[in-house]
Amino acid sequence: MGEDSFQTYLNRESIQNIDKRLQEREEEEVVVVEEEEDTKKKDIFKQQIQKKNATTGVRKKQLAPRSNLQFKVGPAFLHHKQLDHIVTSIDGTPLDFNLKARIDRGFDLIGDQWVGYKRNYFTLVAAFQTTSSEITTFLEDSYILNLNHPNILRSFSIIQFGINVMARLHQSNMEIGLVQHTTKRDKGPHGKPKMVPLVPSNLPDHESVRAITNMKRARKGSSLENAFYFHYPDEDIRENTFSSEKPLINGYPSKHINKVARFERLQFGTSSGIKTKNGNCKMFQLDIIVGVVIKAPQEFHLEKLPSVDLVEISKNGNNTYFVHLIEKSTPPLVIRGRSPANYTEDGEPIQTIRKETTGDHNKKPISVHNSKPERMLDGNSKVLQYKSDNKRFNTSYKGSTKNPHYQPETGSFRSTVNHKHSSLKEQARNNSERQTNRYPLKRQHTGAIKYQLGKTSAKRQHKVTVKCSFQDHKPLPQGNEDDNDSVDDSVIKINFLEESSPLKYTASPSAPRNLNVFKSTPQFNRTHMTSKENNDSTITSNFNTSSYFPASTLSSPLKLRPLNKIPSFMKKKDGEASGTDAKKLDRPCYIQTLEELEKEVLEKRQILMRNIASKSPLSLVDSPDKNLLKSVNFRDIETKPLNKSRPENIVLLGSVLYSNSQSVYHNSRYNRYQNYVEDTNPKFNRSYIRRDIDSASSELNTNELSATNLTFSHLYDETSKVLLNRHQLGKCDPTQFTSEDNILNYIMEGKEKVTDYTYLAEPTINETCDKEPRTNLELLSSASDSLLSSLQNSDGMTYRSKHDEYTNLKV
DNA sequence: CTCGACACAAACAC
DNA sequence: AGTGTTTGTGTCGA
Repeated sequence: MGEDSFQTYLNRESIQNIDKRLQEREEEEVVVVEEEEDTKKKDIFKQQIQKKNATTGVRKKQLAPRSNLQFKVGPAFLHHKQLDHIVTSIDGTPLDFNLKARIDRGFDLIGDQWVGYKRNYFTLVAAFQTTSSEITTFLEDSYILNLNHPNILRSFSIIQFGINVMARLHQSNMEIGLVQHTTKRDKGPHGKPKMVPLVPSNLPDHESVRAITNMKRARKGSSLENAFYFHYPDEDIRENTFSSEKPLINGYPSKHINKVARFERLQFGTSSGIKTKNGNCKMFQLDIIVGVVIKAPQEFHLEKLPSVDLVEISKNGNNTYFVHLIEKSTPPLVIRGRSPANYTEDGEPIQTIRKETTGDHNKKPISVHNSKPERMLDGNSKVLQYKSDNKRFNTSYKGSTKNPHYQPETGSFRSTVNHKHSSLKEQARNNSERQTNRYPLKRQHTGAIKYQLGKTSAKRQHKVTVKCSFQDHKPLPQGNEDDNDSVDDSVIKINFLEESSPLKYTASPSAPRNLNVFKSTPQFNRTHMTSKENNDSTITSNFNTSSYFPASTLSSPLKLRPLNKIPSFMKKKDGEASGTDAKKLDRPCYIQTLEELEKEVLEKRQILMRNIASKSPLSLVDSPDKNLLKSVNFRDIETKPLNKSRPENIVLLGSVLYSNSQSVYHNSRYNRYQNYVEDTNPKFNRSYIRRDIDSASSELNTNELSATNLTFSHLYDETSKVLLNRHQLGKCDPTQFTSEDNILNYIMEGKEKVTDYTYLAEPTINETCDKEPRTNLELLSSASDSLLSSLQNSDGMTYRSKHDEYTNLKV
């Protein structure tokens, strides 16, 4: 196979054609995505590709960050190195391996060089195939690695097969650091890409990779999902079918196994600017490695062998190693550094011209400033030596000084715009290209506040959010200035607002009548009621001066205040006599409740942390937010009665952990929660909960363990219980409610809609606010608690510090 | 100069 | 349809 691809490579007249050929070749063995929608998308993408190919040589000047055209096939992995170790199944049959890899984002062919940008992500996918094609069969077998080295001729039983990626200086053994980010980039952890445990599979094609990367959540059972993940046919298959005498399966993640190693959001580490003596940038190369994980006694010192990586040192003497079977490398890569010169046509740094168009969207010109052409490195367009370590494969690039497809007259941006010699056809094409280059000015945001508050879901340090709102339908006792406010029905009075994720009250008709329903606030509205997070005084004054919001814009984008900074008017204090808003609020009992609630939540969380960390057999894993000290955070939202007096309802947003090796989607308990919530109130819950699930899903694309929020609407209350008791609805005997868990199970499995309940007696507001909100909170906390533990995975990453690498936590 | 950090804004998915 | 998310890259200052 390696030879084959190498042959293919040698026959190329110009490496310009490589990616085209690669695609052609791949199409035969492509994992076909059959689903209609996917095919449709694929077609669209192919059209885009065609458009791109039509202008070969005139690469995109600047693509929008999220443009699909950022996905492009990079250099092929042609340099093939087969190591001498032999893998056999338990009966001695040797296995053949084949490694396929492709770069799907981040590299451009410019002239005859593959060029990437240090600041940009690149994506690398790889899969391996063996003689045993059926995955289930493959997993049922056991395998032996026969280490073939003069000093160590030994056999080891194989724990995992997997693929890893490495970067080094071209034609040298000097390793270059690779960094892998999460979708949260700066806010998340980052570190060296980790080896991905894999089962043999074909490599999905370029479009499939693009599709699954962009997808928020792969539909379960979709062909796309199946192309990338192997799910056990049966949930219990591990216990029933694969027992302990099948060692291979036990080395793999228990929920599902990757078929494809997807290394996304990779970047070259710090040393990419290394220059040779002549001032040229050094070239890099990417190596993709298929290998096996074994354990071997420390004294063997396997790490001293070439192509053996020490994965983990163990105290009991058996170290874990990753032994390479096949390595494949790219041709030399140029990584352009961060210097502005690398982003210009002529290599000159762009002049620092201040944007004077701030706030004026129409003025945004298509200019050199906006569209950065790619620099042609004519000086470097010489024949490049591509020497292989393996003598069989010695060769050199026949890169032409001038790429046949490269059109000098359009090679520079200026001449592209002012091209004088182009045919009409070209002109049309260039026009359309310019169209696509232009940024549509649909939704432009300016201003730091919006950025600050509206752009990220990464959790900040304050995790307890308490929110309380109610409508005061009695005439306000005092305060003349209130008369100006002309409170109508659509006005909600806020007496306490805290922020984590801005929420907006919504009067959705389908909302259960006894729930306060909040939706996320439109970004547009946030500015008016927010201020920068660090500016406490501003917040307070804003808050104090705007106690009324029209229902349409009600939101809470204010940052959490420490307890001692609760606005004075919120505090329980008799005889408060100031002329401020404090007077308007005559329900100090709410405040009391909230303070207690907040304290309790804090304590609860601390206990939870300690419990998980000490008791749990599972390891506590840090949040993707590097600012966070702990992996778990809770936001608790307590809503108070609105128009009608009604029982408390508490919404608890708890974080759950997820990873790509133990997805929350395959946790039955999680699914029940999801059903329950969705059944309850499609409108609200779907929009809110979906969002959290989506973000979970997108992070599942990376190899890290991370955290996200689940939302639980608490629909249980004492009144409902009484009601059920009296009417004998036949669904559940209330006496079953012997434990909190029972209640929760009842709610989840019964799937009653909250609208099914009517209250026998409406509690008064006063009763409500003092009536056991803590019980409810406890209930939910413990539910969330157990859900959390059940979702926690034993084997994940932890993030220690910026410079530490990820570490595998042991079970 | 480089690098980390912050910031903006465009396209994408749902 | 409108919003949250993701990512290329502009910018600042140590």
